[in-house]
Amino acid sequence: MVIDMKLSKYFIPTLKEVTAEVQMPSHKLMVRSGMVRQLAAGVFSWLPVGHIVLKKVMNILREEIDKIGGQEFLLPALNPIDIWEETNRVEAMGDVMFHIKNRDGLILAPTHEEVITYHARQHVKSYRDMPMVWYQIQTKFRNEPRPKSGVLRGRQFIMKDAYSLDSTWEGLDISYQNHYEAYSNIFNRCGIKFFVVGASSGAMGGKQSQEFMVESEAGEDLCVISDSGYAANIEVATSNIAPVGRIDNNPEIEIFATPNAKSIDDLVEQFAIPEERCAKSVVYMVEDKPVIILMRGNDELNENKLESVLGTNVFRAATSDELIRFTGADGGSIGPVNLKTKVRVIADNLLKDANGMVSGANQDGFHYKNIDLARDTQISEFYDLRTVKEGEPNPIDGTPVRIVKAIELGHIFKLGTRYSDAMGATFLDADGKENPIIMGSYGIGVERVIACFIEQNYDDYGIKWNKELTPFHAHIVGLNTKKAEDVREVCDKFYSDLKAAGLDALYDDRDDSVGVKFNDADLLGVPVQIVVGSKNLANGQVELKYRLSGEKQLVKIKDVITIVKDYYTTI
RNA sequence: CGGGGCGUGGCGCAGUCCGGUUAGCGCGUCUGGUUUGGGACCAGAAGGCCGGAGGUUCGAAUCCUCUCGCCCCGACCA
Repeated sequence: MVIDMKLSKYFIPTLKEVTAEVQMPSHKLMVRSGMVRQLAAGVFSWLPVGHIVLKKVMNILREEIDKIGGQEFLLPALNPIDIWEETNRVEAMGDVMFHIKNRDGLILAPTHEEVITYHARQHVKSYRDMPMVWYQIQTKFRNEPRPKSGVLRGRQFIMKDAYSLDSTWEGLDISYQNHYEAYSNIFNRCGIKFFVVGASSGAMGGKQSQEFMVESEAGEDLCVISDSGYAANIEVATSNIAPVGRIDNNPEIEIFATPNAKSIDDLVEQFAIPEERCAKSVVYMVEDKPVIILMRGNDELNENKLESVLGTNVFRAATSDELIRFTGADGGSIGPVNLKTKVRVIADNLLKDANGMVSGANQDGFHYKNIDLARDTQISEFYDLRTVKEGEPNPIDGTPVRIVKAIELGHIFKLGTRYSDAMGATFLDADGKENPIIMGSYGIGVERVIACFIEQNYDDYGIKWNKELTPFHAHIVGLNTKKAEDVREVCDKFYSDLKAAGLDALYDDRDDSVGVKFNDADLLGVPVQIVVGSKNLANGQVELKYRLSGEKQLVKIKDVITIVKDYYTTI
């Protein structure tokens, strides 16, 4: 049965107002236009119009991933926990993973590397079987501590997740590059303004990763970007700010009393020490062992960078007790010289070879000055550990960086052999040698695509769909359909002619006042509205209203279908 | 998990501080009529264990305790 897209019957529950709790414009519009309804925190139902848009996005995803050789799967959300134990990710995922209570050994999958690797291990046994791109569009479950911003962060969401299997690292580079291009095509087709940043691989593991981002105040990531094209997630971003360096005639190290100086700002203020000549000590407990991290002045330690330096995410800031026990002083007076116990000290790159530094003396209320890190300490580990700040010179050409909030739409990873090693997914190469499969993983949040599009395409009246995502090509607005038989006749004709022309039409045949109909049409945001009223009909005309430009145009009845059809070839 | 806020007909809200007729208002819904180029109008009607449990009281939407749910900020985030 063909569904009748007549508003008198079709379920599009539009709303004039939504609860004040809904804050993001896209969220508000998705609810008002009858696309979605919330069922629980972070759980949404997709209503018919929303579902149409969802399917449009999924079709674009399919087309573009198919183009790079993707083969579509449908993997189960219910997973045996065993395969997750194999990769150690039950622990890594922690609370984020949903566990089934009344059936031991089952979990709800938050992603599908394990299942893919499981099947690859079963059947991909020869270098001849690769490369391979396996993907699916499927529901993920993640027990987010705090769902927010409508469909942007849910506990259940749809993801297009793809996985590449390669026999060589060069092959992985190609698979990765293919996905990079496919992703760019996808977001361009969707009409979303995005940018790509270098990103941290986090608990996914792997060599390289990039994120496809949309700039937005609602974003949860910070990105460092410059006009010259530098773009990185702040988790991994660097700048080419000059190192502290050395001063001439640096005298001997000397202790001095700083009874009221607890912070770098205090030192700067009370003793007129330049901020960059201060070395701040941050103490972390890393798997129960203390590590002192020396940072320049007020530079902020970047925990993502720290994680990759340490090779573990099991660390936390030390408590006051621990500080005193290991260093001899409480916070505010800790430094690399004269430590009470032997503690591993690592330092930010900016401090390499620096002298003339001021730092805590590991004695409450005292600091050292004239510290020469090379002369007075044994620090041998220097890493990039700092968080980039707004305005610092970018690494490409030194122009200042901006820091923007962004929503992560997609993420591409070179996984390498993290999963194939853990799960024993191996193949025989041309020499008959056994090797782990080289993998990549690539994800797009489907709901986020829609929310981000709306976030970039709306006005005071509603959504402004584009050609690719619009749920309908034409919205027929029949005025006074109850009484005006001529209007009804013309609308019916348009409705069937549009269908015959391969265009999807929505027909507002409700017995409502014109204001209601116009407002709903603008809210729904179909690019072309065909307004049919007795007045214009008397001259053999109807009005076309273009939602994107706001233009209105009187046209002859017989030209309507052609004009609408042509319109979609021009936008 | 820490901080803040909210929960009252289908939807959006008031009432809660300071307990006291029959719990209001707007929208929507139903019936009848008028109206039809920008959220119409008239008349009538239906629809509420005031999130839940316990307590205080002669009496609780209102006060107390517990609990569940939802939103926001923070923490976290593959």
